[in-house]
Amino acid sequence: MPELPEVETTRRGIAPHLIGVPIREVTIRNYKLRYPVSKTLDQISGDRVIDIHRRAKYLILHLEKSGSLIIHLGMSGSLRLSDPAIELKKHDHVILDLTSGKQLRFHDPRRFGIYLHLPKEDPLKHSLLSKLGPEPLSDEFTPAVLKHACAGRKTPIKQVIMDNKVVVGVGNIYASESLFRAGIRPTTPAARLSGPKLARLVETIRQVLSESIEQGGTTLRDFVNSDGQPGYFAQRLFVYGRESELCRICKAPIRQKVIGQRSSYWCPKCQK
DNA sequence: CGAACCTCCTGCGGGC
DNA sequence: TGCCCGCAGGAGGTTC
Repeated sequence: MPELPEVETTRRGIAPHLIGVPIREVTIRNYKLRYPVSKTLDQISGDRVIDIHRRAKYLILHLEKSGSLIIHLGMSGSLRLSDPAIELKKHDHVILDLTSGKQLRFHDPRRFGIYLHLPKEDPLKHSLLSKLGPEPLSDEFTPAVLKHACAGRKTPIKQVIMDNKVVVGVGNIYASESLFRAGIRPTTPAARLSGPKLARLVETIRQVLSESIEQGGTTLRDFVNSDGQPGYFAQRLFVYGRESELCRICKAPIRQKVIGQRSSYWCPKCQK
């Protein structure tokens, strides 16, 4: 679930319930995530979150007195507000009890997620965050930046836009979708693309991600009560997960191939 | 340095 | 119904 728009939706969904509300208690039910959950996490009891930022697909929760939290949802993670009376589920690994009477539950079946406490260090200087490329929706992600990243590289363009050093937050779904909208085959060697094509790609990446965030906004309202499976993506997808189905534009059958270990989809007619 | 491949883990759907 | 296999929205790490 968590592509960038989902993470942004999570941020917006939890912020109003979390910011300024003292944390009463921290419960860690399973330390074994991608990295062990920080041993110092219980130090945040009594403190409160003053701000929540997103960088790439990382959420950064700034605490008033005890530093910050870095949370990543991995492939299968979610952060949900819950009524404590509702029974904990399998894979609810970290629980924050808030003085509001709600809980923030980190749920992650595959445990590729991250839940770190940085008591002092500037989270942006943490090694996970310090080497990231530009945000796709910021002014820093320009055609020139993408052009530079593509120069001299035979790597398929899809892998380039999924490279976090080039631009962050473009996940597997949106890589395929952006390339479709730009009319570029995912297999195209990066260096072979013209300036205008790459400029178009920058545009479609922005477009696809912003649109999805807007869609995330639709689930925002019921986010708290949501059982977590937003179905709103599917209707907007042109190619992802649609192998052999007909292109919504030209009716050609959508093709699928693994590129860089990830399933990739394209329309053989619309994308050259 | 880039590129290819591996890894962590659980759940689900398809085939038999 | 059950078992086995392949695959899944991420991304850091290793090796050459």
